[in-house]
Amino acid sequence: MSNMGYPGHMELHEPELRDVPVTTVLAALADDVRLQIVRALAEGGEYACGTFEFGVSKATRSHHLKVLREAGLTRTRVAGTSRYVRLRRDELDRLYPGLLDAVLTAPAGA
Amino acid sequence: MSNMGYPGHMELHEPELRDVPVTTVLAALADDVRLQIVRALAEGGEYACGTFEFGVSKATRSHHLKVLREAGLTRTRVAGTSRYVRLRRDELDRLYPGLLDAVLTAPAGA
DNA sequence: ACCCATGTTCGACATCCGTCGAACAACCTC
DNA sequence: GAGGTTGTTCGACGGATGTCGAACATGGGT
Repeated sequence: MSNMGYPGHMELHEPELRDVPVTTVLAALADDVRLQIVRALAEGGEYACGTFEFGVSKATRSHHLKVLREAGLTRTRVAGTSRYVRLRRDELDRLYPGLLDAVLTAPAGA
Repeated sequence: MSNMGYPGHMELHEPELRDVPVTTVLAALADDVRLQIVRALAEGGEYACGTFEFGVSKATRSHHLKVLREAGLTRTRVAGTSRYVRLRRDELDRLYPGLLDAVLTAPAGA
Protein backbone atom coordinates (compact mmCIF):
# COMPACT_ATOMS: atom_id res chain seq x y z
CA MET A 1 0.00 0.00 0.00
CA SER A 2 1.10 3.55 -0.62
CA ASN A 3 -0.66 5.41 2.17
CA MET A 4 2.10 4.87 4.67
CA GLY A 5 3.38 8.34 5.33
CA TYR A 6 0.22 9.57 6.98
CA PRO A 7 1.37 11.05 10.27
CA GLY A 8 -1.80 11.34 12.31
CA HIS A 9 -4.21 8.63 13.31
CA MET A 10 -4.65 5.80 10.87
CA GLU A 11 -8.13 4.44 10.57
CA LEU A 12 -8.90 1.17 12.22
CA HIS A 13 -9.85 -1.79 10.15
CA GLU A 14 -13.57 -2.26 10.66
CA PRO A 15 -15.09 -4.39 7.92
CA GLU A 16 -18.66 -4.34 6.73
CA LEU A 17 -20.49 -7.04 8.60
CA ARG A 18 -21.89 -8.51 5.40
CA ASP A 19 -18.36 -9.02 4.11
CA VAL A 20 -17.37 -11.13 7.09
CA PRO A 21 -17.91 -14.90 6.75
CA VAL A 22 -20.37 -16.33 9.26
CA THR A 23 -17.73 -18.71 10.47
CA THR A 24 -15.52 -15.77 11.38
CA VAL A 25 -18.29 -14.16 13.41
CA LEU A 26 -19.03 -17.42 15.19
CA ALA A 27 -15.35 -18.10 15.83
CA ALA A 28 -14.99 -14.64 17.32
CA LEU A 29 -17.78 -15.44 19.77
CA ALA A 30 -16.49 -18.93 20.53
CA ASP A 31 -14.00 -17.86 23.18
CA ASP A 32 -14.57 -17.37 26.88
CA VAL A 33 -12.63 -14.16 27.24
CA ARG A 34 -14.18 -12.57 24.18
CA LEU A 35 -17.63 -13.66 25.30
CA GLN A 36 -17.07 -11.91 28.62
CA ILE A 37 -16.09 -8.78 26.75
CA VAL A 38 -19.19 -8.98 24.56
CA ARG A 39 -21.40 -9.51 27.58
CA ALA A 40 -19.92 -6.43 29.20
CA LEU A 41 -20.32 -4.40 26.02
CA ALA A 42 -23.93 -5.53 25.70
CA GLU A 43 -24.77 -3.39 28.72
CA GLY A 44 -24.62 -0.55 26.25
CA GLY A 45 -22.44 2.48 25.86
CA GLU A 46 -18.74 2.74 25.33
CA TYR A 47 -15.99 1.19 27.34
CA ALA A 48 -12.30 1.96 27.40
CA CYS A 49 -10.17 -1.05 26.56
CA GLY A 50 -8.66 -1.02 30.01
CA THR A 51 -12.09 -1.68 31.45
CA PHE A 52 -11.84 -5.32 30.63
CA GLU A 53 -9.79 -7.02 33.27
CA PHE A 54 -10.53 -10.67 32.79
CA GLY A 55 -7.36 -12.27 34.07
CA VAL A 56 -5.35 -11.86 30.90
CA SER A 57 -2.43 -9.62 30.09
CA LYS A 58 -2.99 -6.43 28.19
CA ALA A 59 -1.31 -7.95 25.16
CA THR A 60 -3.88 -10.72 25.16
CA ARG A 61 -6.73 -8.29 25.76
CA SER A 62 -5.56 -6.21 22.83
CA HIS A 63 -5.50 -9.35 20.71
CA HIS A 64 -9.06 -10.30 21.61
CA LEU A 65 -10.37 -6.82 20.94
CA LYS A 66 -8.71 -6.95 17.54
CA VAL A 67 -10.41 -10.25 16.77
CA LEU A 68 -13.78 -8.83 17.73
CA ARG A 69 -13.23 -5.68 15.71
CA GLU A 70 -12.08 -7.51 12.60
CA ALA A 71 -15.05 -9.85 12.86
CA GLY A 72 -17.27 -6.80 12.55
CA LEU A 73 -18.63 -7.11 16.07
CA THR A 74 -17.29 -3.92 17.60
CA ARG A 75 -16.52 -0.36 16.65
CA THR A 76 -13.64 1.57 18.14
CA ARG A 77 -13.31 5.28 18.73
CA VAL A 78 -9.87 6.71 19.33
CA ALA A 79 -9.67 9.49 21.93
CA GLY A 80 -6.22 10.57 22.98
CA THR A 81 -4.32 7.59 24.31
CA SER A 82 -7.49 5.66 25.05
CA ARG A 83 -9.74 3.69 22.76
CA TYR A 84 -13.42 3.33 23.37
CA VAL A 85 -15.15 0.19 22.19
CA ARG A 86 -18.84 -0.44 21.60
CA LEU A 87 -20.95 -3.28 20.26
CA ARG A 88 -22.35 -2.98 16.74
CA ARG A 89 -25.60 -4.36 18.01
CA ASP A 90 -27.93 -2.77 15.46
CA GLU A 91 -26.09 -4.09 12.45
CA LEU A 92 -25.62 -7.42 14.15
CA ASP A 93 -29.30 -7.77 14.94
CA ARG A 94 -30.21 -6.80 11.42
CA LEU A 95 -27.93 -9.28 9.69
CA TYR A 96 -28.13 -12.07 12.26
CA PRO A 97 -31.42 -11.61 14.08
CA GLY A 98 -31.44 -13.55 17.32
CA LEU A 99 -27.79 -14.46 17.29
CA LEU A 100 -26.59 -12.00 19.88
CA ASP A 101 -29.59 -12.46 22.15
CA ALA A 102 -29.21 -16.21 21.97
CA VAL A 103 -25.58 -15.97 22.94
CA LEU A 104 -26.08 -13.37 25.64
CA THR A 105 -29.01 -15.03 27.39
CA ALA A 106 -27.21 -18.34 27.33
CA PRO A 107 -26.41 -20.02 30.62
CA ALA A 108 -23.00 -18.72 31.47
CA GLY A 109 -21.82 -21.80 33.32
CA ALA A 110 -20.70 -25.11 31.93
CA MET B 1 -19.39 -46.85 34.77
CA SER B 2 -20.18 -50.53 35.07
CA ASN B 3 -22.05 -51.17 31.84
CA MET B 4 -18.95 -52.10 29.92
CA GLY B 5 -19.50 -55.71 29.09
CA TYR B 6 -22.47 -55.07 26.86
CA PRO B 7 -21.66 -56.88 23.65
CA GLY B 8 -23.97 -55.25 21.15
CA HIS B 9 -24.19 -51.58 20.30
CA MET B 10 -22.73 -49.10 22.76
CA GLU B 11 -24.62 -45.88 23.20
CA LEU B 12 -23.27 -42.76 21.59
CA HIS B 13 -22.21 -39.84 23.69
CA GLU B 14 -24.93 -37.22 23.23
CA PRO B 15 -24.82 -34.62 25.99
CA GLU B 16 -27.70 -32.55 27.24
CA LEU B 17 -27.63 -29.28 25.40
CA ARG B 18 -27.80 -27.29 28.61
CA ASP B 19 -24.64 -28.99 29.83
CA VAL B 20 -22.65 -27.85 26.81
CA PRO B 21 -20.81 -24.52 27.12
CA VAL B 22 -22.01 -21.90 24.67
CA THR B 23 -18.49 -21.53 23.37
CA THR B 24 -18.49 -25.21 22.45
CA VAL B 25 -21.73 -24.83 20.49
CA LEU B 26 -20.41 -21.75 18.70
CA ALA B 27 -17.07 -23.39 17.98
CA ALA B 28 -18.89 -26.37 16.51
CA LEU B 29 -20.69 -24.05 14.11
CA ALA B 30 -17.60 -22.00 13.30
CA ASP B 31 -16.29 -24.29 10.59
CA ASP B 32 -17.14 -24.34 6.91
CA VAL B 33 -17.47 -28.08 6.53
CA ARG B 34 -19.61 -28.45 9.64
CA LEU B 35 -21.76 -25.54 8.59
CA GLN B 36 -22.42 -27.25 5.27
CA ILE B 37 -23.44 -30.37 7.15
CA VAL B 38 -25.77 -28.38 9.40
CA ARG B 39 -27.29 -26.63 6.41
CA ALA B 40 -27.95 -29.98 4.78
CA LEU B 41 -29.42 -31.40 7.99
CA ALA B 42 -31.65 -28.36 8.37
CA GLU B 43 -33.65 -29.57 5.38
CA GLY B 44 -35.15 -31.97 7.87
CA GLY B 45 -35.19 -35.70 8.23
CA GLU B 46 -32.35 -38.10 8.70
CA TYR B 47 -29.27 -38.49 6.62
CA ALA B 48 -26.75 -41.30 6.51
CA CYS B 49 -23.24 -40.14 7.29
CA GLY B 50 -22.11 -41.05 3.81
CA THR B 51 -24.51 -38.49 2.41
CA PHE B 52 -22.12 -35.70 3.21
CA GLU B 53 -19.53 -35.52 0.50
CA PHE B 54 -17.96 -32.15 0.95
CA GLY B 55 -14.49 -32.73 -0.40
CA VAL B 56 -13.03 -34.23 2.74
CA SER B 57 -11.98 -37.77 3.52
CA LYS B 58 -14.28 -40.01 5.47
CA ALA B 59 -11.97 -39.76 8.45
CA THR B 60 -12.42 -36.01 8.47
CA ARG B 61 -16.17 -36.30 7.95
CA SER B 62 -16.39 -38.69 10.88
CA HIS B 63 -14.44 -36.20 12.96
CA HIS B 64 -16.77 -33.33 12.13
CA LEU B 65 -19.88 -35.37 12.85
CA LYS B 66 -18.37 -36.26 16.20
CA VAL B 67 -17.77 -32.60 16.99
CA LEU B 68 -21.36 -31.75 16.11
CA ARG B 69 -22.73 -34.64 18.14
CA GLU B 70 -20.65 -33.86 21.23
CA ALA B 71 -21.66 -30.22 21.00
CA GLY B 72 -25.25 -31.36 21.38
CA LEU B 73 -26.24 -30.29 17.90
CA THR B 74 -27.10 -33.63 16.36
CA ARG B 75 -28.55 -36.96 17.33
CA THR B 76 -27.40 -40.21 15.77
CA ARG B 77 -29.37 -43.39 15.23
CA VAL B 78 -27.44 -46.56 14.59
CA ALA B 79 -28.93 -48.92 12.03
CA GLY B 80 -26.82 -51.80 10.92
CA THR B 81 -23.57 -50.54 9.53
CA SER B 82 -25.01 -47.13 8.80
CA ARG B 83 -25.60 -44.20 11.10
CA TYR B 84 -28.38 -41.73 10.58
CA VAL B 85 -27.89 -38.17 11.76
CA ARG B 86 -30.47 -35.49 12.40
CA LEU B 87 -30.46 -31.97 13.79
CA ARG B 88 -31.69 -31.39 17.33
CA ARG B 89 -33.53 -28.35 16.12
CA ASP B 90 -36.28 -28.26 18.73
CA GLU B 91 -33.96 -28.32 21.70
CA LEU B 92 -31.63 -25.91 19.97
CA ASP B 93 -34.41 -23.43 19.23
CA ARG B 94 -35.66 -23.70 22.79
CA LEU B 95 -32.30 -23.07 24.45
CA TYR B 96 -30.86 -20.68 21.87
CA PRO B 97 -33.81 -19.10 20.12
CA GLY B 98 -32.76 -17.50 16.87
CA LEU B 99 -29.26 -18.93 16.82
CA LEU B 100 -29.83 -21.60 14.21
CA ASP B 101 -32.02 -19.44 12.01
CA ALA B 102 -29.48 -16.64 12.14
CA VAL B 103 -26.72 -18.97 11.11
CA LEU B 104 -28.72 -20.76 8.43
CA THR B 105 -30.13 -17.69 6.74
CA ALA B 106 -26.72 -16.08 6.74
CA PRO B 107 -25.16 -15.15 3.43
CA ALA B 108 -23.20 -18.22 2.51
CA GLY B 109 -20.44 -16.44 0.60
CA ALA B 110 -17.55 -14.51 2.03
C1' DA C 1 11.58 18.10 28.20
C1' DC C 2 10.56 14.23 31.08
C1' DC C 3 7.69 10.78 32.80
C1' DC C 4 3.71 8.04 33.04
C1' DA C 5 -0.56 5.88 31.33
C1' DT C 6 -2.79 3.46 27.63
C1' DG C 7 -2.55 0.22 23.87
C1' DT C 8 -0.36 -2.10 19.99
C1' DT C 9 3.08 -5.01 17.90
C1' DC C 10 6.62 -8.49 17.99
C1' DG C 11 8.70 -12.86 18.67
C1' DA C 12 8.24 -17.06 21.23
C1' DC C 13 5.98 -20.83 23.02
C1' DA C 14 2.42 -24.36 23.91
C1' DT C 15 -1.74 -26.11 22.66
C1' DC C 16 -5.57 -26.99 19.84
C1' DC C 17 -7.63 -28.17 15.41
C1' DG C 18 -8.42 -29.81 10.60
C1' DT C 19 -6.68 -33.04 7.56
C1' DC C 20 -5.13 -37.40 5.77
C1' DG C 21 -3.97 -42.53 5.05
C1' DA C 22 -3.97 -46.75 7.20
C1' DA C 23 -5.67 -49.91 10.33
C1' DC C 24 -9.56 -51.58 12.71
C1' DA C 25 -14.50 -52.89 13.89
C1' DA C 26 -19.19 -54.13 12.87
C1' DC C 27 -22.52 -55.62 9.81
C1' DC C 28 -24.68 -57.34 5.66
C1' DT C 29 -24.81 -60.43 1.58
C1' DC C 30 -23.61 -64.20 -1.15
C1' DG D 1 -16.94 -67.54 6.18
C1' DA D 2 -15.06 -64.49 2.54
C1' DG D 3 -15.51 -60.27 0.80
C1' DG D 4 -17.52 -55.74 0.47
C1' DT D 5 -19.68 -51.62 2.66
C1' DT D 6 -19.90 -48.21 6.25
C1' DG D 7 -17.97 -45.78 9.61
C1' DT D 8 -14.53 -45.04 13.67
C1' DT D 9 -9.97 -44.72 15.70
C1' DC D 10 -5.05 -44.01 15.52
C1' DG D 11 -0.84 -41.61 14.75
C1' DA D 12 1.17 -37.94 12.17
C1' DC D 13 1.65 -33.51 10.27
C1' DG D 14 0.97 -28.51 9.34
C1' DG D 15 -1.32 -24.44 10.32
C1' DA D 16 -4.07 -21.59 13.35
C1' DT D 17 -4.76 -19.70 17.96
C1' DG D 18 -4.29 -18.11 22.94
C1' DT D 19 -0.95 -16.58 25.96
C1' DC D 20 2.88 -13.93 27.68
C1' DG D 21 6.83 -10.45 28.41
C1' DA D 22 9.31 -7.00 26.29
C1' DA D 23 9.74 -3.37 23.16
C1' DC D 24 7.53 0.24 20.86
C1' DA D 25 4.24 4.19 19.82
C1' DT D 26 1.37 7.93 21.22
C1' DG D 27 -0.62 11.35 23.88
C1' DG D 28 -1.39 13.89 28.41
C1' DG D 29 0.44 16.19 32.67
C1' DT D 30 3.48 18.42 35.52
